[in-house]
Amino acid sequence: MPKPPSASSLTDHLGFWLRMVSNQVSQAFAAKIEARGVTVAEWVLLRALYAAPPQSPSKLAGTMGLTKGAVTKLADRLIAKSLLQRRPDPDDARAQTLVLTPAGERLVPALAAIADENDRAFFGALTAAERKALEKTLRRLAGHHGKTPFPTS
Amino acid sequence: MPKPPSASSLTDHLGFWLRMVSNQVSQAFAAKIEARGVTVAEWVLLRALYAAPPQSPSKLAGTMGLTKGAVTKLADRLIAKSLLQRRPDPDDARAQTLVLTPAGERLVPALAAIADENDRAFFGALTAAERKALEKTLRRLAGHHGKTPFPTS
DNA sequence: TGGTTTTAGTTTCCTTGTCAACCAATAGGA
DNA sequence: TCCTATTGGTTGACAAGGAAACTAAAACCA
Repeated sequence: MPKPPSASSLTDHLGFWLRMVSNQVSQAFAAKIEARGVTVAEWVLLRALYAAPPQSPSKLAGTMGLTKGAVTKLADRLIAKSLLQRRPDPDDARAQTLVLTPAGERLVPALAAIADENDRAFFGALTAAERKALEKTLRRLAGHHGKTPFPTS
Repeated sequence: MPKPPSASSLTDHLGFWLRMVSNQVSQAFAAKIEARGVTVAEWVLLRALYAAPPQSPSKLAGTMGLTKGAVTKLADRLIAKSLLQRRPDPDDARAQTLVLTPAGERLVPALAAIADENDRAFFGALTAAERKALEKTLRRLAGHHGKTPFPTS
């Protein structure tokens, strides 16, 4: 007597493959930037602050999809690495503003190059048309659900 | 004088969108199965063991893309929930084998239904053709890089 | 103006994973 | 047959986030 077959397979779910590929990409990227002494989350924060006006932790939490607590800790780490600086807000004693240090500013382009490289290495296997289609689909999905702070189209 | 523009934007990277959408899907799924008392990782392990021969932790670590240590802890949790059982290997005193308990077996189909539902809710916005294309692309990427133990085509 | 409510950030605790050190037991080789 | 190397699994330290409690400073308001 066969087992009840009523369970769809893991690999039937798009979500499963999405998670798998996403993990692969992130892990590969993490490995590559590790030499520069930063993690993926740190890169995202640095990038968000690069060439942008100094921002408050809570604003960054919003755009990065993290909680305030997470940003506090992330900022602590980046400050410890001298890539970031906390600056008091003259108008509001509660508030503060995060700014890259010169070292931070200098680091971003290098990391961006690595990110480009990683993306190429990973998605290079696809044709240009496939890449375009994938991007379009992902942006659509991202926009549809979660409230992304990034332009999805 | 404008800032050096030499850094590509975060949203230029497919990897970025992949991570974003993947997180959305996983979080939504996690929320839905929370009521059943399991996490996403636990679901993956349960599913991997369902209707399959009992397997060793290291083998599962391989197929799930986790370390042995992670599987040990995951198994501990599932055992605490009476969904899983550790069984000594008669031929090798070091080895063991993991098997679902009856409760575990019973739970999987319910979770699978939720997973189906979640996938539909998420990817329902796409046309059938888009879904097919996405799946094909993801499987290709997964197969290309990481040594996936799952059939990628 | 004095009291209450919001808001900005931090801290604490919990979960989950990695990595590396470790313990046993088995396999292999002189 | 020992002695060494490998393998299976566990453990402990640490990293990274989320949730909720907490602190201090504004803002609102009667």
